[in-house]
Amino acid sequence: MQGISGQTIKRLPLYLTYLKTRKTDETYVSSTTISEDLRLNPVLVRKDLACVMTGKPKVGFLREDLIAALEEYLGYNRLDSAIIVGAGKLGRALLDYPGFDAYGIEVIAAFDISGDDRTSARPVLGIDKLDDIVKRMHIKIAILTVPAPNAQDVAKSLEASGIEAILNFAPVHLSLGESVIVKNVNLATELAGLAKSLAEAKEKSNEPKESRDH
Amino acid sequence: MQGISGQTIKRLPLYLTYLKTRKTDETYVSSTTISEDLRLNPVLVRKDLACVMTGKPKVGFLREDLIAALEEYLGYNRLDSAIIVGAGKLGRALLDYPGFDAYGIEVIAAFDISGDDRTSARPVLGIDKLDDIVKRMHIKIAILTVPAPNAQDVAKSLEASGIEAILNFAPVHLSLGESVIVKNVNLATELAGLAKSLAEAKEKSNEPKESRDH
DNA sequence: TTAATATCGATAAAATAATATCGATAAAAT
DNA sequence: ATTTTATCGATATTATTTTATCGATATTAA
Repeated sequence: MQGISGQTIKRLPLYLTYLKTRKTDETYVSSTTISEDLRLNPVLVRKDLACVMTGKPKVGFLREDLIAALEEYLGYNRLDSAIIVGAGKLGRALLDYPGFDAYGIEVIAAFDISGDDRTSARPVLGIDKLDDIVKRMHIKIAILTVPAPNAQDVAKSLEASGIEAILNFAPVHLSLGESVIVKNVNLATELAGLAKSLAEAKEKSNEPKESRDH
Repeated sequence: MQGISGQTIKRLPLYLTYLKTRKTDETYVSSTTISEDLRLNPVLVRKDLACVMTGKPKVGFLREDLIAALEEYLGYNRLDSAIIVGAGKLGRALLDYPGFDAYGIEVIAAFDISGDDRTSARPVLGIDKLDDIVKRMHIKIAILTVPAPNAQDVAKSLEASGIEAILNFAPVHLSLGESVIVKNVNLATELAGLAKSLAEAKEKSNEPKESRDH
């Protein structure tokens, strides 16, 4: 009903990081500027931003307001708690990853079969404490960084404990109930996809006879 | 010209991991089975798979061949070398990440201003050695895990050294030449997006009066 | 050998997303 | 004050993606 396309939602964080990292004193940004820097269609940018706030003709969008509106819309102001399950190298890296805080996600702790370890800023706890903590603190979001062979079983137990959304780093397909939202992040395929794009780009430049790109 | 949609390409790794992790002795898989397990439209699955190989009516797709074809298509058999730039927690985690090997990406080494460190299986080298190694080994792919404030400058120097594709973990927009392929991975926004999806799903279930979903 | 069934593949239709165009508005310049 | 210019917003067009439908094919069983 609110009719915001998934594609648009995917681009909104892009605008946000762009606006945030762009060091400038200008109070206004125009959609055309953004589109040029991000190499997107200007109308597309305008249409996306129109979902979030309205700009002023001739001047553009008030930069600070736009950032605030994007953060508001994306729900970054809401403070969510999350846990990490699996304290291997990746899990521990994410446990100390500073970026989550900035987007309003508070990572409480990591859990691992190896048991307690409080040498880091945030604790690593034994997996046996997970169920209790998740229920007591009403945590709904989990980051899953266990080895692939264990992922399905662990995910099932997370579901049983009341977790409703899982960011899954294990390269397996999780079979869970319909109500659980699963978002897969496969670092290997991201990289492999990049390698493929590169290979394709090279092919194209090597065989320009085939290209009739008009 | 080869007209494979971007959406399809995004789904192919999904099929691959599904086929790989699905423990079964069956030699054949049907597109309908896949679509049910992955909760996709069966025709969509069939159409996607048709880009890669052809199945047999009545029996389905030969499982091993399908895996091989997907890997072949996605270029996982080609062995690419990559480097990691920025050996913080995330960079080191990725350096030892076992998943890349499986997809035909060989991570040679990580580079960091902190200098050499060979305590891990793969070396962390001083950033001063980067240019030489990239040029000597003709490395084209870099994984960028430096802090956000340094990302743009480092990326520029990578471009100068001959890197042609960057998997960027820094939450900033990189401004580089057109020929450099940049793929952004923002772990924080992935998680934030998940949190938002969860919030939306709850809203929907709380206010069913608004829903006229048919 | 023939009929029934499950599955593929191709074509068509519907839904969704991206782009182009045009008029309106407000700031700046003459 | 009027013209010019840059930008937004809305509508319309085009392209892409997803879904539905139909016929063909091979396997199984009678």
